[in-house]
Amino acid sequence: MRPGLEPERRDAARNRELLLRAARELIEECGADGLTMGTLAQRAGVGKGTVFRRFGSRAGLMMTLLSDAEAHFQGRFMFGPPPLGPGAPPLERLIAFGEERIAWVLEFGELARAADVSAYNRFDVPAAVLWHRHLEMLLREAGVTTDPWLMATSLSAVLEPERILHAVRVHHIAPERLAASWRELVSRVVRGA
Amino acid sequence: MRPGLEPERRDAARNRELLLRAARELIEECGADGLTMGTLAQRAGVGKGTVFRRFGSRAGLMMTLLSDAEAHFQGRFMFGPPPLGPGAPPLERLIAFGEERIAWVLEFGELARAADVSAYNRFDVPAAVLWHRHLEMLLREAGVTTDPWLMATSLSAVLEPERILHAVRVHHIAPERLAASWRELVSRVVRGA
DNA sequence: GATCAAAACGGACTGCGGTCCGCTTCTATT
DNA sequence: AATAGAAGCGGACCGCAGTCCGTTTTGATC
Repeated sequence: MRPGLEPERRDAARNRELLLRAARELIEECGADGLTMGTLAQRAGVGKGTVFRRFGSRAGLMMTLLSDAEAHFQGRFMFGPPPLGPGAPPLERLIAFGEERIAWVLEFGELARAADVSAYNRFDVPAAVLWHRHLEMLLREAGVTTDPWLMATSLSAVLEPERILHAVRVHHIAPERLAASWRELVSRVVRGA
Repeated sequence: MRPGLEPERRDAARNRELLLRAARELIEECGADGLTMGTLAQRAGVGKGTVFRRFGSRAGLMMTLLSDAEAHFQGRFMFGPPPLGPGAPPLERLIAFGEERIAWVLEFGELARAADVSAYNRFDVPAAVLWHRHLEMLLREAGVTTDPWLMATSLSAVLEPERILHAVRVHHIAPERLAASWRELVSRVVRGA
């Protein structure tokens, strides 16, 4: 989490733990949208400035809270067992990627939404870039030769947390139906190649 | 714009014109993101409460500013000449819809982003619902029988202003390349039917 | 023209994310 | 143990969207 060689000062480390613990508690109680930076500071017993020094912004805090789940997911599709991980045919990996991503969004989506940096560069956070590259690679392997980069962009758009949560929570679409639609979409994209 | 039968009071009408004029000026000068409700009130010479009474929220104001362009676009794909309007084969209409929508986003996208109600129901504003229904209808006509509703959702996701603007402004993707990718995507989706 | 209720007005106020800067606490060095 | 300066701290402060409510304007009725 902190890649730097120089160690963290003891008070800083203690405050970070305090803040993360308090943040998880607050999210448990009020949901991610109900967490405010002021309340968090108060609950953790530190000043508001400390919260922002640690995490930069509200979105940064949410990204930190997500990073475990994110790293786990990344590990699975990059190094884990097929069909999500390497070893399966690309179309099957694409299908598995979407299915797993939908499940992931249903579990962590609220946090993921809160972690979206408002502004343009929400698509340039490392995790999003990695997902995009992964999709692009699978498309290439599956024989999609016409602009796989943009095609990966389109597929990423389909899997956005905001849309998925909206479909499930507002329109009561069953997750399995989302997965089926994803299978259909990605099959047609690849088969047309 | 105001569908009610009961007419608007004179002062209210005058202030609305004042506000719309001032808003357009400010957006000209500072961009949509640079417009603040306080500045707008000041520029128009009214109180801040009046601004919110008129438009409900910042997003509501932006939607009002967009409504002309939106109505024009809607008229074109519903009643205008083919291939965008009725008369052409569905695949051609789908292709034309995406192409025109990309062009529309490049012209009005900043406003459209500012008009997005933060929260879940951004997809349930009338214009978004109409676009979605239109896509779904074209998909059905083109022979897509497996869950056209969700397929239309996916295609809508691909055309979101935020992504398109990001691709063009940050990654310097040429609009024509976006259009080509859309053609490819939608052709494959339909041909797989 | 006087009257009056409803509609609209305006600006002080709240709560939020985020910044700033003088003060405190740590740790490396001697 | 003394010291120095870097790292961290805290909370007053800012600008913003949005709310509230006492005051003013409007236009239908008489």
